[in-house]
Amino acid sequence: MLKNQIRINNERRILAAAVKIFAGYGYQGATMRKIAEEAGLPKANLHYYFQTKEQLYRQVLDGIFKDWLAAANTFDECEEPVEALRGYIETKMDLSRKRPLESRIWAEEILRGAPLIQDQLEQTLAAWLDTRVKRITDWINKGTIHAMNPRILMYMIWAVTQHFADFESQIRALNQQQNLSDEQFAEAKTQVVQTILKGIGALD
Amino acid sequence: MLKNQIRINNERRILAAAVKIFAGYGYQGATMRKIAEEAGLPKANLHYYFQTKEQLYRQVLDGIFKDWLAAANTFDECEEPVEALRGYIETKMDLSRKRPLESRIWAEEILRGAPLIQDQLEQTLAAWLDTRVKRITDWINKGTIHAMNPRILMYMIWAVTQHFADFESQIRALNQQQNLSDEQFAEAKTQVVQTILKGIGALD
DNA sequence: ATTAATCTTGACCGTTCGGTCAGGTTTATT
DNA sequence: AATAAACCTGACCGAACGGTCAAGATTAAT
Repeated sequence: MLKNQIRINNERRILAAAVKIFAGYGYQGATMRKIAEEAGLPKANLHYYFQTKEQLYRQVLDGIFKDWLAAANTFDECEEPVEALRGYIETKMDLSRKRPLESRIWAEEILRGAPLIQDQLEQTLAAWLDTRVKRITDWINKGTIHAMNPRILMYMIWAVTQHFADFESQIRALNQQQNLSDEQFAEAKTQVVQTILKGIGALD
Repeated sequence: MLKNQIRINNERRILAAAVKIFAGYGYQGATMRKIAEEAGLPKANLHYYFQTKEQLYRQVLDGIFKDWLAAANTFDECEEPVEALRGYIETKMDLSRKRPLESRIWAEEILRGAPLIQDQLEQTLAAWLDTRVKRITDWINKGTIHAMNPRILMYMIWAVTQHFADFESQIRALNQQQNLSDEQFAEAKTQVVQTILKGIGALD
């Protein structure tokens, strides 16, 4: 058995349970008892690995933030707006589809005024956004896409892609109480890409 | 003094306080004590007008839902897609700007799986959406806008317009810790309208 | 002026919350 | 085999929660 294997296993179990419970009940609604039950461990054991509920929540948020930023790879790797934006939008849509719980935890944190991640937003995310704004500005200057405010374009992309995770229950209620099928989701992905790319003048 | 004036006044005060506290802390994070303090009334008095926290919350949600649906007037009054959609998007954007608290309460309720408003979503909102889908379908059949799934178009509009209320704290962190100014918000409104209308082929 | 209805509120209740801790068990090191 | 380090957990704690209630104050109806 590897050194620290017990710790690594248990922290992973607890974090996975925490994601489920925080996503389902919100920070205040989630309780250490529910997380412990979900993880199949006594409550006191959670406090052995994570001193407080807030520390556990912070680690969950950190994990989400990293995935979030990593989704930008295709954006950076492609030269032209059509490929770069299509890749980025599709990646964000796929993330919404595959990991909606994380998206909802993020959304709730922002909704509450981002009390715990303001620093990361103001520093890491602001810097991340600045470099992408520059790339979009280059495209505008080259005339590849219409003149516009690049920040607002990014807000629109975030809003639409995350909506399919965050408002899943509303969409389900409007879809005969059924979650979007894979086909429906693929259709949504295509339409979102087409509408935005056409909307900014990147496509005819 | 009019009959019932005391009741009317106090219920209004309590509901206004409840909106602030529910928006700021979420359903679970909001406490009757905080709402009472915000309203400037003893906690026991709240329970005289609203038996339980859940009943108070339900009334808050009902008020939001009504405003929400009323925003569709311009959509219904205009014949052509450009006017109808521009009017609807602008109205929803204005609602986000003027009443962000209500938008956030709605968002949190959906985020948690809409436990209290599922019926309204499945019935009232679903019916509301159906009639608008028919109108959009007519436009598509006439060739006024491109072929597409009208529901996904509506989801995109909801996502983008509400994002400016729900993710206000994130946008502020990315805008030098300042909320969007009136000018910046007006720019956002214009760009959202242009991008979507162009994206669906309603504008050249 | 009297009665009835409505409104107000401090004190209190059972429950659940996040968190602690002592003492036992298991695992790693020598 | 012995010691140390890491891990485990039932029982417990003070604080805060939503909600109740009896008794008094105010307002409306007669």
